[in-house]
Amino acid sequence: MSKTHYIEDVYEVVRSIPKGRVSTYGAIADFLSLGSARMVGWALRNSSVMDGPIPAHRVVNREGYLSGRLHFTDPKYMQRALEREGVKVKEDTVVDFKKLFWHPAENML
DNA sequence: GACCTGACGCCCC
DNA sequence: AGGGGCGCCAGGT
Repeated sequence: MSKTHYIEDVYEVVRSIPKGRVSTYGAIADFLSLGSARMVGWALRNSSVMDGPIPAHRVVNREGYLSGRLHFTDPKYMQRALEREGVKVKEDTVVDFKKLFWHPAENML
C-alpha cells in the first residue's frame, strides 16, 4: 500500500461534490475512514500544486466557514468560485450551509 | 527523535 | 454559547 493512496481517494470524493453544493473535511474523512479530518486538508493542500480539476473550493469546515481560503493563490478565489456556482458567502461563511451540505454517501444513492 | 504546526472536530466546562 | 483542551496524522525543524 502506497502511503499516498488515500490522497487519490480524497480527490475522487472532492471531484464528486456537485456544483452548487459543499462538503466538509470531517464528512470526507469519515466517509474514507481516514481517522483524521486534518488529512483531508493536508491532501487538498498538496492538490494546489497540481491544481488540476479538483474543486477544492467546495470543501469547508464543519461550520461552513471557508477555513482553507488563505491557501489559494488569491485569498478571495474560494469565495468567488463558490458564488460563481450560486453558493452565497457571507463573512467567509457559506450561507445556508446546512442546506447546501453534501455528504459523500449521497453519491451511493 | 523530541517538539511544533496545521485547509479539523469532539468534549467539557 | 464561546473558549480551552485534546486526539488525530503527516510534515517540517
